[in-house]
Amino acid sequence: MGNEGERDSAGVQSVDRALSVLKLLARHGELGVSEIAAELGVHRSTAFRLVATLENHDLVHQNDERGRYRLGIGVVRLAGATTARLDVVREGRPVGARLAAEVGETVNIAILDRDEALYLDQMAGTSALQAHNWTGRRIALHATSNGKVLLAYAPTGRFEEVTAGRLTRFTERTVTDAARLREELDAVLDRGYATAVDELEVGLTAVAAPVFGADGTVVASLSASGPTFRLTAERLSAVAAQVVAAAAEVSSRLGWYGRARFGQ
Amino acid sequence: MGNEGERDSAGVQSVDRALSVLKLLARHGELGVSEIAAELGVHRSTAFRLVATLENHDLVHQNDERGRYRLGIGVVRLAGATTARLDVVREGRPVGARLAAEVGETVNIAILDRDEALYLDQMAGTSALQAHNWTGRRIALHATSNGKVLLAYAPTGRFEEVTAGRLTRFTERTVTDAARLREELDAVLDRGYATAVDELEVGLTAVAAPVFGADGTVVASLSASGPTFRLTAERLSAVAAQVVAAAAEVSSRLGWYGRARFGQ
DNA sequence: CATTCTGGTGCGTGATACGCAACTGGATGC
DNA sequence: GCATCCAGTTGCGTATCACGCACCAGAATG
Repeated sequence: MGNEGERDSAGVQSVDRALSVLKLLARHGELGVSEIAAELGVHRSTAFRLVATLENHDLVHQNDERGRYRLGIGVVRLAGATTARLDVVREGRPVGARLAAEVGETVNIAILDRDEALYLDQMAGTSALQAHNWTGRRIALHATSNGKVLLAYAPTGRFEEVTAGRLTRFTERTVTDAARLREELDAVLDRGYATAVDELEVGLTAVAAPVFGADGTVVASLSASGPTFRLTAERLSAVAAQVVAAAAEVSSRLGWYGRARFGQ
Repeated sequence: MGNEGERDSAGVQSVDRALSVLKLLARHGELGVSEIAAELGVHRSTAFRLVATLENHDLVHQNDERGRYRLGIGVVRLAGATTARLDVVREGRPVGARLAAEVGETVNIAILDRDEALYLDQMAGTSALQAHNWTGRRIALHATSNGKVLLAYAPTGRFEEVTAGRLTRFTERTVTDAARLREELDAVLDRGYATAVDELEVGLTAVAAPVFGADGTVVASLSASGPTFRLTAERLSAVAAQVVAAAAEVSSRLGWYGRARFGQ
């Protein structure tokens, strides 16, 4: 069900299988040895040994003795080391935190990950009405402000890939028409920021702006998001300016000196 | 620095090596194939194939073509799936977010991970003066409020293990004496919460309370932290009560019905 | 209480992951 | 500007090692 065709993976067979186990657990949440074996198409004993090795490194964890397996905290440890080293997060965090305090809304940093937006870091605003923590989540590109920014500045061809399939409708206001989306993205390139009002969830509004790396390409997107009743149409443009400014500061910290250059 | 001797790891050799590569990268940040090979004690070609397989799954990433390797965003993806499934985080997040809004300080959820505290999730408060994001970080048990809670309620023997080595001094106020620490932990068990003032960083104060699982054991610790000038001595007890209440609510969501039972 | 799941474990064998050696291409030396 | 060195990368043959088999132990189902 719903698996992406990744038949290319070669490399070391057993390692490849072990990593597939991690992906399976990420997708299904909890699996038994037999289920894993079935999914991989190997013998149960093979699956067991793979899982046991993963468990030695705390990457998977067995609920109760002789129970099913799920991802372990070793994964969180690794991720902490990963994001700590990622330049975008390291430089973006203080700026994002300040922005969150200024506008009082939740700030997120997301990057382009294949055909989705991957949320790397989040700084909460002052509101009690707080959206969930999106860190580590992946969300479709056409329904969020971050996604629109990332897609607008993405390498040519990516847009066609994304719009090749059907665009999932999340709410009534989700943009599901490719032509309509293309127009929006052109507007994003023009203004330098993107918005999304009630497009992913009803009552959720967001503004996002691109973060440029030293080489001038867009490496991430910075957004502020909050409830629609607070991020009203008139306030949105003011917040957008702040988001753009914050994103520009992160960009300059990453060694970007130029001005936004379109169509490059 | 500070590596633990893990010679027990058996299982599937190549998988074991591949996972060791991930740990090495987490520790060193960036490594070349030859360095990895030297650390593992294998041939360069072997290390290369392991890394290549990891790269196929986005768990490592090569900077520029023919460059060094670092951890990849696949790790972040996995971690997102991991924490999303962890009961403590799932149940703790809404409660923690509300607490963060109420007290206006940063809220963290941490668990006991070997001999350190592992920070799983963070909900930022209203202040612009915001501590770093600690998610995924591991910190010594004796210098933070979360660590004290986790150590106080830890299985017997853990205290001796931790105090067997020397307790690292972070600031002037860090508790580095084992007897002094034992007293504090007893007080923690007595009051039901722990504090740490200027013990990890000067100017950083925190309060933490235990989260109980359905079986009555402590599964996590919930803390509120902020600048010492704002979390003054008189305010601290009030905040402590709120933290304790929040932690208790998370506990009940996890299926814990009893009252705190000491020395169980 | 038989049956049938489950996770877990020795063991022999053949697939496979390993080390070797050679290739490539950038950096350094002189 | 050529030689040298060291980096990451690749084909190949072989010995290792990871695999599947058979089997064990406990839980759940009937």
